[in-house]
Amino acid sequence: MPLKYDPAQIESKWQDRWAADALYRVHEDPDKPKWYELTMFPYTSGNLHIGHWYAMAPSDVHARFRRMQGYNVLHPMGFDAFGLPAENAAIKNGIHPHIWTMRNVENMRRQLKRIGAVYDWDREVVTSLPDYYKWTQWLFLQLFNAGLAYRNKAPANWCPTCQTTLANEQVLPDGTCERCSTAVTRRDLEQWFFRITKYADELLDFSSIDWPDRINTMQSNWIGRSQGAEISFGIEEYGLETKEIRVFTTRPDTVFGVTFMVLAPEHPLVSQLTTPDKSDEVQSYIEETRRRSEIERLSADKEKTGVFIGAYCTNRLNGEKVPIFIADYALLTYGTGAVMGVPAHDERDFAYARKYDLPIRTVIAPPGWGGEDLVEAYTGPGEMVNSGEFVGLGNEEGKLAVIKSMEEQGIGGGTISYRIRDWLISRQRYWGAPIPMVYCNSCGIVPVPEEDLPVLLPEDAEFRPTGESPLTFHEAFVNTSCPKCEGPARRETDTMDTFMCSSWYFLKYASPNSGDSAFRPEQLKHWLPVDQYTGGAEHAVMHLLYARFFVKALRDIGLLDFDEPFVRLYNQGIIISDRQKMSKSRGNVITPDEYVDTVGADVVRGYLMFIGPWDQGGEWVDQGINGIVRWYNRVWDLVEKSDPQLGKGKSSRQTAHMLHKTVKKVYQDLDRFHFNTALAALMEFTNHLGRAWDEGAVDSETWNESIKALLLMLAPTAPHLAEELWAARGYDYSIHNWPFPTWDETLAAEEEVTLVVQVNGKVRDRVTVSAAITEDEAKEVALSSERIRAFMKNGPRKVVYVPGRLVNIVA
RNA sequence: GCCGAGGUGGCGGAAUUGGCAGACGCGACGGACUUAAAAUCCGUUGGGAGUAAUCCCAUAAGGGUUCGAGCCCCUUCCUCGGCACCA
Repeated sequence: MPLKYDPAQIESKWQDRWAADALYRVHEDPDKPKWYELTMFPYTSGNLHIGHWYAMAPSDVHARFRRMQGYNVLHPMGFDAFGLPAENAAIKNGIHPHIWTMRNVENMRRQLKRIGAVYDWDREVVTSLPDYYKWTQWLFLQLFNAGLAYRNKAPANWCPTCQTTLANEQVLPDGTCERCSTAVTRRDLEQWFFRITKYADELLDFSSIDWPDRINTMQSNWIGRSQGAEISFGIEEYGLETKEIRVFTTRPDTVFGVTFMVLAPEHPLVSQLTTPDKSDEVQSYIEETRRRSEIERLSADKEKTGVFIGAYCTNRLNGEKVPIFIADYALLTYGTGAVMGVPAHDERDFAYARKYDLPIRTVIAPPGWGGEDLVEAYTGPGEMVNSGEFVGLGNEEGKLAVIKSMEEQGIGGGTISYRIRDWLISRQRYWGAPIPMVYCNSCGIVPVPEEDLPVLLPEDAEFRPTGESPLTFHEAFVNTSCPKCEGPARRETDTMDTFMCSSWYFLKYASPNSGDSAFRPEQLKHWLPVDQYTGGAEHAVMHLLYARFFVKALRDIGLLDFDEPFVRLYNQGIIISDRQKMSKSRGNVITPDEYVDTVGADVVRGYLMFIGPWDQGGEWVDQGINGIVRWYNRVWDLVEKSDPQLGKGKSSRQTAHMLHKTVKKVYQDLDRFHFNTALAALMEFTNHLGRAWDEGAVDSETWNESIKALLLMLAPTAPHLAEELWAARGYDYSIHNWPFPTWDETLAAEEEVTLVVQVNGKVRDRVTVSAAITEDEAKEVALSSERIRAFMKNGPRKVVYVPGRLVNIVA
C-alpha cells in the first residue's frame, strides 16, 4: 500500500532538524507547569521489538499532547543495562558484557530515535556505566548508614541455572526462576538485604497515588498483612535453652481447639525436640522434604503429610499437652514457622487431623450447632464453646479477650505478620554494580568511603558463573586494605540486584550532570514526583514496589521530600501476533524496523494507537496498517487541495461544528489515553473535510482553520507528517511548539438534534428539531407524528423526555 | 478455590456511563476507471421476512428491575490476568 510521500526522506529530514535545533531539550522553566511523563526504560536486550514501540509511541503521544497543552514536559529515555541476560548472552557469544551491552545500547538508541519521540537525549542514563553505578553504590551506602541494609545468613532462593540467589519477588508462584523457569532451590548463604519490611505498612497505603486497582491489589497481596496474635506453647520439661514454641495465628479465639502442633521441617527446635525413637523417621521426612522441589511443596491441593516427632508441648491456656508434628504445610518463612493445629476451624488442620486421626474439638459454634461432630472445618463466625472462661463470647470479641488475657499472663499477645520478606539484593554474578563493602579481620564489615566510589567492576574478570561471584577469583579486586585500620581486608564480591539500579533512575533523569552528587535537590524538587508513569504490569511487585520503597527510604534519610515516586500509573497491554504472545522460539516476533523502512514511523505509531484500547493490547495484523496509510494519504491530499470556492454559510457552519466537536473529542481522548477513539474522530473529520470540499460546501476561512487544526491534532500522533504538511501550508516552524487547538462549546454543540420517538420503548419515528427545543414542544412534536399515532392503541399514559435524545410514549 | 478484568458483526473495536447497538478501521462482495492488474473512487456488508415503505429478532445463556438494559441486580457458562498450604 503506497504512501503519497516518502517516509524515509521526510522522517529523517525532520528528525535531523529537530536534533540540530535541540527542539526537545528540556530545562527547568518556572513560567510553565511541569509535567514528568516517564516510560519504563528498556532492558538492553539488543533489539527493540514492537512491544517496546507499543509502550513508547503512545506515551510519547501523550507527552507531546501535554507539551501542546502548555506544560514543560520531561520525557526522558535510557537503558537498564546491568543483569543476567546481558551476562549470559555475552558468555554465549564470547564477548565482554560491557561490549555486548554498549553495542546493544547503540543499536537500541538508533532504533529509539526512529520513533520520533520528544526524548531529551542529553539526559540518557545507562545503568552499567561507572558514572551511574557510582551513585547506585552511594545510595547503597546511604541505606546502610540508615540501618536499612544489613548482612544476614539465611536460606536464600537459589537458581541452579542462573547460578545466583534471587529475591522472593523473582521467584514465580510455581517456585521457578522468573527469568529461566528453572526450579528454585534453597541455600543457606550470607547475603545483603534491604529492610523493605520496615515500610510494609506504608507501602500498603495507596491513598496518595492514582494507580490501577489491579496493581494495588497485587502489591497488597504481596505484602500480605495479617492481624493476629503470637502465642507461646510450653516446652519447659525438655530442659532446653528455649522454653517455648511461638506460633502466629489469625484466630486466637480458637486456641482452646488446639489438638496438635506443627513445626516446619526446617524449624530449629526440631532436632532438639525429636525423641530418639522417632529420630530416623523424622530425619527421612526432612530429607524427603528437602529433595522435593518447591513446585511440589507449594501445590495447595496436595495431600498433607507429616510425622510425629515424639515430643509434646503445653497449651498454656488450658494446660493441655498436645503432640508436636513436623509437616511441610508449615512454612519456615511465614509467621514463626510453627502452626497451632485447630482442625475444627482450619481447613488444612482439618485435613491433617483426619489423616493422622487426631481429635477435632469444636470451639466456635456454627449456627444451629447441637454438639455433633463437624464434617468439615467451620471457619465462619460464631459463639465460643469449650473455651473455659471465654465460653459465650462472640468469636470477634473473643479474639480480643484471649489476646488481653495472654498479655496479662505474659504468654502471648496481639501482633501483625507480613508475607513480604526483606529484599535480598546480593547476586553471585559479574554483571552488576559491586556492593561497596569491605571485610576486615579486625574491624568487621566496613563501608567503602564515599570518596573512594565507584568501586569499579574489573574489566578483566573471568565472568563465567560458578555459583560464586566471579569477582571472588579476581585477586586484585578482592584484596584491599581496610578503610578504617588500613590492615588487609577483602572486598565484598557479590554484585547488586539490577532492580536496585532501576529503583532510582527516574531521579537521575531529573538531575543529569549533577557532578559530585547523585542529584541536585533543587532539580528533584522541580521535576519529581513523576506525574505519569507508563509500562507493563509485569513489574507490579518487583520494580514498582522497590521504587516505592526506595523513595520512602531516601525521604527518611533526608535526600528527598516526597512520598511516592509515581503519582499516576498506566499499564499498557501486550501486543501479540498470530494470536500468540511474541517470542523468539515461536518465530512470531514483529520488528518495527522493517515497517519503519517501508511505511514510516508515523504510520507505525498511528497503527499501534488504533489497534484498540491501550491497556488491552491487541494483535498486530499487517493488513490493519493499510487503514492508517489510506488515512494519511487522504490527509496529504486534503492539504494539497487549493482553497475551495466560497460555499454557502449553512454548510460552512456544518464544517465549523465538526471541527469544534472533533477538537473537543480528541482533546478529551488524548488526555485519558483513549488513542483509538481519538484517531477515529480525526478520521471522521478528515472524511468530512473531503466531502465538504467535493461539494464546495465550505468557505476558505473555515477550510484553512480546519486544515490547520487537523494538522495540530495530528502532530502528537504523526509528528513528522504533521511537520511536513505544516511547512507546506507555510506556517512557522515548528508545529511542535504550537498549542493544541481549543474548542468553542457553542460550536461544538449540535444545532439540530434528531429526537428518537419511541412507543413503549421501541423506536417508531425520528424527528429533527432545534437543539433548543423545550420539553413541551418536543412532546407535542412527537405526539403529532402520524407514524406514532398509528402505533398508539390507547392515549399516552406517560411521556418520557430525555433532552437531545428521545421522547418515549408509554401507551 | 479466592480476587480482578472481560464475553458486542467475518475481524479489531465504538456506544457521551441507563436513552437510535455496531462509530472508526480491516476484510469481503458489487460497480467505475484500466488492454489488464495494482492503486484510487462509489456502493453494499449482524440475522430473518417483504417488490417496497417497513416489520421482527439480535450485545455468552437464563431470569429480574425500569417507560427504556450491551450498561444495574440475581443465577449459570466460558476467556484472560493475578493470588493460592500465608496459619
